[in-house]
Amino acid sequence: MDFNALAELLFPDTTESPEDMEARFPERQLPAGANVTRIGPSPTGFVHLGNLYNALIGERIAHQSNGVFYLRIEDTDNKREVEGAVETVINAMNYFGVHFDEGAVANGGDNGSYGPYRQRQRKAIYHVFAKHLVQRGLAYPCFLTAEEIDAIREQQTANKENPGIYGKYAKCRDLSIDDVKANIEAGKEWVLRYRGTETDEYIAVEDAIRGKVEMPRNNMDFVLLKSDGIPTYHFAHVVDDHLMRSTHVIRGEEWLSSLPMHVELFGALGWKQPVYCHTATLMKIDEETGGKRKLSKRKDPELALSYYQQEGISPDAIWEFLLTILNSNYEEWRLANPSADYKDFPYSLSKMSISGALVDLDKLRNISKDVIGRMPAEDVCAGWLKWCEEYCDEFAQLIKKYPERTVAALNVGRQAAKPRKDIETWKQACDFMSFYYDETFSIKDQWPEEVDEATRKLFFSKYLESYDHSDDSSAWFDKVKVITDELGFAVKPKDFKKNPDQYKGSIVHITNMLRIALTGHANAPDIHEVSHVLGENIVRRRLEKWA
RNA sequence: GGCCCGUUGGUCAAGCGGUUAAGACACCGGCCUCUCACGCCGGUAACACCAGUUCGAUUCUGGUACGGGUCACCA
Repeated sequence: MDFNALAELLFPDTTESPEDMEARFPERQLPAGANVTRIGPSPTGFVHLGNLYNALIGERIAHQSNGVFYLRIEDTDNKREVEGAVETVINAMNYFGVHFDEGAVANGGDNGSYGPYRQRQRKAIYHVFAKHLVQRGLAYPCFLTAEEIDAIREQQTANKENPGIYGKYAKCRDLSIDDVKANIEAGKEWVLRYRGTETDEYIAVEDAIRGKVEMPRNNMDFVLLKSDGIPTYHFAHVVDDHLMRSTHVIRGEEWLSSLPMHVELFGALGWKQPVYCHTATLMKIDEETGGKRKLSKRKDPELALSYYQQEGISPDAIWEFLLTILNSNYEEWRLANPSADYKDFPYSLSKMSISGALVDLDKLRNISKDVIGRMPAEDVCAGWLKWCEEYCDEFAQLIKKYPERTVAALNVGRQAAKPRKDIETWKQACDFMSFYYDETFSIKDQWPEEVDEATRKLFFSKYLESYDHSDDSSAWFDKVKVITDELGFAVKPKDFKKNPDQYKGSIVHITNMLRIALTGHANAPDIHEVSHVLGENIVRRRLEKWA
C-alpha cells in the first residue's frame, strides 16, 4: 500500500508539514513553573455552573503561576451552535470575574498568537496532521454508512462483543488505493479513522487530581475527521492543546473514558502529554428518585449561570462557594484571613475532591450572606444597584434617587464588630430594604394582640409628644420605657414572663408595634438607628396616622 | 452488559495503621437582648458490607452492594 499516494489523494491541498506547524506555534517563553490552561466551551448558548467550576480551576492554576489562561471555542459540531453563544460565554465569564489572557473575543476576533481560537477556523491545521498520519499508515478513510455501522453494532450486541469499529469490523482498513479512488469518484462520503491496534496492554496516566489511573489501551478505529473534514473532539483536543502549548488539561470526569484515545494520539504524534486534571461532576438530589445525579441542564435551573445572576447572588459569593467545594481548606483559610482577597488563597489541585459534590444552595446562601456582610456599605450599594439596573428597575430608580439614605440604611449595624448579615442576595435585598423608601413601604405584619386599639392610639400620641429626633439611643429608649410603664406594660420582659397577670404585656409588644409602624415588620434592625436613616419627617408621618 | 471512577453524619468534608473520628452548612436547645439578624455556648448525627493482612484497621488488599460516568461522523 502506497500511503503517500493515499495521503495525496485524500488531502491534495494540504502542503504544509508538521514541522511548519511547530515553527508557526513555537513553545511559549514563560518563567519556570508557569502553567498554561484553557477552557474549551462549545457554543451552545448555555453556560452552566460546571463550566465555571472548571474555568475557576484553570484560571487559578494559570494565574497563580504567572502563566496563561485562554479561551478556545470548540465549535466542531455545527449542529449545536447557537448564534451569539461565544458572546454569552465571554459575558458570563466576565460577570463572574474570570478573565482571559488570550483567545476568542466577541464579534469573531482573536487575541493572541496561537490562534485561530475557534476550531472550525483551524481546519487546515488539523489536516496537516491528518495527512501526516495517513502517510505513516496510522489513519485511513472509512466509507461505512450510518446504516452499516448500526448493523455492525447489532451484530456485536448479539454476540456480546464490545461495540465499535475495530479489528475485523474495521471493514475499510485495507481498501486498495483504487477502491478508495473509485469510492470518492462515486461521491461516497468518508471519515478519517485512526488505525487502532489489537492489544491487551494497559496504560497508566498520572492524573493531577486522581493520582494514577489505569485503563486498557485504545484498540478502536475512532474517527479523527468527520465527513465534512472537521475533526472530532479527540483529534482537535490533541492537536490544539499541543500547538497552543497547554500544560494542564482541566475537564470533567466524563472525559476519563476517552483518555485512551488521547493518549494514543499523543503517542502516535510523538508529543508530550499535558497534565490531565479530571474534575468530579457536580451533582444534585433528584426529587423524583431521591438519588444523587449529575446536574442536568434541562431539569435544573440552578445549573445555568443565568440563574445565579437572576437571583442576584454576587460573583464573589459564587467564587467563594466554588472555592469551598474545590479546596476543603478554603473555609479554614477564610476564617484566618477574613479580609483577604480570595485570589490570595493558595489553590492546590491535589486537595481537590474526587467524588461528585452536591450543590448545596443553603451553603451558597450562607456564604453569600457573609460575603455581603464583609463589604463596606458603598460596595454593597454599588453591587445592588448594578443588579437592579438589569433585573429590578424600580429599586434602581430608588437607589439613584436616595443615594445617601440608601448607603446610610446599608450601614445600619454594619460598622459594628459583629456586623449584621441581613442580605443574602440582591433580589432579597429589594425586599429587605423596601421600608426605607415611602414608594415601597407598606405594613406587612399584624399588630401585636396584647395591645388594643385604644392603647395603640394612646401610645403613638404619647410617643410623638415626647419624641425628640436629636435624642441619643439611651435617652430615646428611656422615654420608651416611661411610656411603657404608664400604659401598664412591663418594662422588663422578664417581669412580664414571671407575672403575666400583673401587666397587659411587655415592652416587647410596645416596641414591636413601633417597629411595625416604622418598618412594616415585627422584625427589623434597631429602631433608633432606622429612625435616623429615615429622618424626622418620615418618622413622624408614619406614626401620626396611628395616633 | 464491557470499561472506568467513586462510597466518612442530612450536605460539603478533615483524616493518610493506634484519634474522645476535626471543622463548616442545615437542624435543635441555651445565652445575649426592645424584635430579628449577628455573636457566643452546647446538642443530635458518620467511617456501605464481608473477608484477609496486622498486636491493632476509617486508613492497606480482595470481593460484594450501592452510586456515578462512558461506550457517536456530540462535546
